Amino acid sequence: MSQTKEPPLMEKIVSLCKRRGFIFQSSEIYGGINGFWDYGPLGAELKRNLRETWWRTMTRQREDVVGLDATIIMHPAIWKASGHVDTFSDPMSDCLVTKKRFRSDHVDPQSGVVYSWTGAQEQDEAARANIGLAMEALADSFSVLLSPGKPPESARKVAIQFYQQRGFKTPELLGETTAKVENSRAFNPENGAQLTEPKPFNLMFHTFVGATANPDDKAYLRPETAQAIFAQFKNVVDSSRQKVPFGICQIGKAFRNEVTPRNFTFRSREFEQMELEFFIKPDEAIEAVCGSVVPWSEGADLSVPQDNWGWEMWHRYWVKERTDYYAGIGLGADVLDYYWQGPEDLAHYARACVDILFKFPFGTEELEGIAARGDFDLSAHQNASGKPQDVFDEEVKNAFAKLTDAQRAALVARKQAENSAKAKGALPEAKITEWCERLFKGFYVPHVIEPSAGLDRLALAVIAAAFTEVEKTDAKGAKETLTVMKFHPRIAPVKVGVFPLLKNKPELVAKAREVYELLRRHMTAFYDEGGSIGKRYARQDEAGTPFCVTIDFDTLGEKGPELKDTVTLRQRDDGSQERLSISELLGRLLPLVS
RNA sequence: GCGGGUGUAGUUCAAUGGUAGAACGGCAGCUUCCCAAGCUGCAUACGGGGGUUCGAUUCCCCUCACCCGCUCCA
Repeated sequence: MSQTKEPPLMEKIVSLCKRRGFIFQSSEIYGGINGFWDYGPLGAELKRNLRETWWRTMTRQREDVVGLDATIIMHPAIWKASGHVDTFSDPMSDCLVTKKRFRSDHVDPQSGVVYSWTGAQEQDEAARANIGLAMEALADSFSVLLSPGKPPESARKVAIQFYQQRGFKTPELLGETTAKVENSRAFNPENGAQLTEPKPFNLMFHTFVGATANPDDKAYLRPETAQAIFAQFKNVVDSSRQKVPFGICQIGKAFRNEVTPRNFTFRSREFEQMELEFFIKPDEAIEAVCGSVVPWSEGADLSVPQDNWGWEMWHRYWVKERTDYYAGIGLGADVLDYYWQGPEDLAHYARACVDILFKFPFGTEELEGIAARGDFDLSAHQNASGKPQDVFDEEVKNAFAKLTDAQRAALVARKQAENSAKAKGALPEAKITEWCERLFKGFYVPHVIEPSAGLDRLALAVIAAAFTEVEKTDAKGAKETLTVMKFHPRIAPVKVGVFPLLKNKPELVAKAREVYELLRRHMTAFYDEGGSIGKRYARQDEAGTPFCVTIDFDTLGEKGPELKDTVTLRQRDDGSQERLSISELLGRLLPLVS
């Protein structure tokens, strides 16, 4: 019926976000800045609600998780210990012919004969006359690695391609020389073309601490919040009266100098993370205390943590907990998906990792990663700082004391066998023995389960999930499309709209203001008297306000005393209305919105 | 970082080498008005910089941002 093409869903969402004040481009009046986004009035409320539901679920409602709020800039040694300084600055090279980009250190080393040219000259008379001698001056040297068994002509073909891209019509190659190379990473394995010199790509933002910007004072903006939790682990243990198993959670900004920020706010350079590090005993300790570690199996009861849970049950438990959380804010199984990383995806220190994915309009993408990271992080900081990061666990000590020497020796032997079977990251035998001896005395570095979520991604996900279009036919018979943001009432930026039916009747306005004042002490409320009542409902639908309250002449008692001080409560999702008294309003709405 | 595309009111779109027009939205007003009703009025735009030109939103160059594809995403 409409001839104009429907804009893609993502475009509609982006423009609604701007129009209604959910999300703006950062620094827009100066042309914007790539990878940075701001939250407008509705977006700020939405994001705050999401942050608060997470904080409440993850720590306030739990005995076994405490919070932390650490600085963005930390000692640079933290990022050396965590591996970020090394892994976050990948050297990259581009193919000079296809422009394809490679991680310089990941290019397969190649051997063979390298053909090099000092330049080229134009053979085509017309082109030569056109461009003149300048072209020869521009000609760069170029090399191609010839794969064994291929004719030299194929290398020359690639070189001709290279010079043609630089403006030659019919280049004649000049100054050909050949040389042998072994295990070189300087050439594109696909066509042999020379790659650019490796350029470092630093994914971490850096700054200088102190006014002089001395290179020695270099510091980083944190690329994740997790490391602060590890770095403060001991302080939290010593101050919070928590015992393993327990968790530390944190919400805060993180920064990554992404190569390509994309998909609206999905991949931003400044973003907010919500992370939990949940510390558990090593399985060997559980085994000693409980006799065995309960294995995970399909359908296992994950509702209440048990003493005999090892890392696998705890990992599954947190996947379930996080799934329940998402369901509680309106993201159910229909919009979520899971990706269980296989052994080939896992980092060498990780035992398991699940991505919880959301079906975004631009693809099914990660909302949260839940990783079982062993004791990698705390051990790394223990090694780098020289400060012990282990805990003493009397129960574990007593449990091992009850075992026989043979039983303890069997554990040592088993750990040695496991270690030597490792493809990479195997430790010296003495380290394993030492670890076992410490464990027998009740000391261990806790293992960790890490549910790590992106708050901005979550905000985008709930916006995308809430976005609904409703076809309506107006009084004139014209079809129109209205947008309704169906946020779960718990996260909706505004909980209730309050309207007088007419704004030119002081009694209606006064009553409406009174109801508004009553409600807004308990929840975000919005008073609106502009335009018709239908327009005001529609405006709130676009903002995702789940409830609207309208004060009419019946409220004033015009139709009789039985309707006096009653109002209409209108539901966003089905437009249904009911009449209830003002005194019932709070009791009715509060449980739904908090 | 590479390649392609796009930048005009808040949004979605038009037109034009002679200084921009609409729809919706917004604001103000009228209206016993419950689902973007109606009527009246008002405000708001050529992403930024440079060049060509008597004159540039329009042509050219640079830049910035956004979208798509590569690349990247410890």
